[in-house]
Amino acid sequence: MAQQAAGDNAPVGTRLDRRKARTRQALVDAAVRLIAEGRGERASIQEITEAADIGFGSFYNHFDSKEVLFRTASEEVLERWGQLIDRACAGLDDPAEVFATSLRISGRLGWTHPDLARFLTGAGLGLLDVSWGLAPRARRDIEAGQAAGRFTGTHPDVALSAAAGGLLGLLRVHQDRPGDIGESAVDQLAAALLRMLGVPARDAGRVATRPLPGIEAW
Amino acid sequence: MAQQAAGDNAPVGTRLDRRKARTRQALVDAAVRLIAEGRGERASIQEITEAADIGFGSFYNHFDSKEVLFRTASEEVLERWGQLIDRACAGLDDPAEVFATSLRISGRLGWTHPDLARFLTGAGLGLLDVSWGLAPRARRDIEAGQAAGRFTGTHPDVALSAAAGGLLGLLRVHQDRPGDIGESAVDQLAAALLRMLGVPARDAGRVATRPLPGIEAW
DNA sequence: ATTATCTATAGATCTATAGATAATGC
DNA sequence: ATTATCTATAGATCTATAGATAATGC
Repeated sequence: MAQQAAGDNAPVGTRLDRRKARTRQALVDAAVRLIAEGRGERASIQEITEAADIGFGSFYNHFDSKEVLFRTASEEVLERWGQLIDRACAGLDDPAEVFATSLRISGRLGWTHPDLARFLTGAGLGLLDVSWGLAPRARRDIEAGQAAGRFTGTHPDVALSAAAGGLLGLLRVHQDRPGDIGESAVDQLAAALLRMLGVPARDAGRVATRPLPGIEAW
Repeated sequence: MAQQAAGDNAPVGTRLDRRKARTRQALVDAAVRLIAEGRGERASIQEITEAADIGFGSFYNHFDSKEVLFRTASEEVLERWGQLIDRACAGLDDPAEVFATSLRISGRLGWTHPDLARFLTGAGLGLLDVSWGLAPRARRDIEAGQAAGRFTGTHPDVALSAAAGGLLGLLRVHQDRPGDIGESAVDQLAAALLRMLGVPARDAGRVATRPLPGIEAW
């Protein structure tokens, strides 16, 4: 009943709540950085709290274990990624175009959102096992495209895994040799994956080079 | 000068040498099993030696650290995989057919060599970073196919990563729901990846359904 | 007064090695 | 006699918690 009556963007909760939230966020951010550096689950809690610049014992005010922290951090990042994609694909209804647009947006993360890109390459194919991020959306699009006869019947999970492999490979090459990967390389991958899914080559090339919606800030 | 003059398949070295080799092999086999179970680098040396059924201290007679053991174990398994593929592809010269055959052989590992298949899914995309196994061979085939004009110019490492993702996804689906993946699913993936690489659909379907050479025993 | 953070530490691992035991060589 | 394996353990981590300190609420 006693509802928060203040303005929408007023700071939420008490100052104590906000301090607590900051500490928690520092832990999540540190976990994301560690995953991006590829030292994911190997870091000790000591290293995590040092990276977050908080006292060692504060860790346990927020998370019961490393595993819980890393899982939470992944979910939060992937959820933001998913929403980025949803905004970019709003208004599209052809499953092939939604699939291609999602991939073209994600392939550009290397320069639009490098931290997110590094997180994704650090996380690897494990991304497919969770219910956040691109994976569930892409699976939905693949199944919709098959139901509509737009894609041929490769096993959806297999096709999804190939697409994820392609995306992660592209992001990795961009990290290692940025000069090798530009916009056209991303669009070529999108077209290649559409062909893999059964879209005729000419059609695939067209869908993968349509004007892209703008990518909103992080 | 004092060369081993005995017959080719005579036991090599002294009995002491062979005992040592057995202990080492037990460690390597245990490491392979642990990677296949997905507990790869997280296992302690204690767990490894228990899985290998050898005394704890014997570990250090053979390897300086867990990392060295796991790397060695990976190399040995991947080298055997690579040679399996080489034997299967002997005599083929069309890069597209070598690529497809390698993938079709590897996709059948789920039932021909389940232990190897589980190792591969446990290792994940990290397989692409080493110089053993399918990765260097597939990269060679992709580049040869592009040079011959058989494949279009997707970035070779990106295409390779997509192919690896597809193969690992297929092996994983087979482990989770064996009924979903049979020979035709493997061949469909091979055809799909050929289309991704730029081979016309009709041609891809043909190359991916040619008679396969027999798969030799492990 | 309440709540979160921080420092210090006990107890549980885990690694690496020393020394004892068992197997093989000669 | 030599070599590898095994058992036991010291020392180094690493986790989880207790108690002290600092910040905020009222």
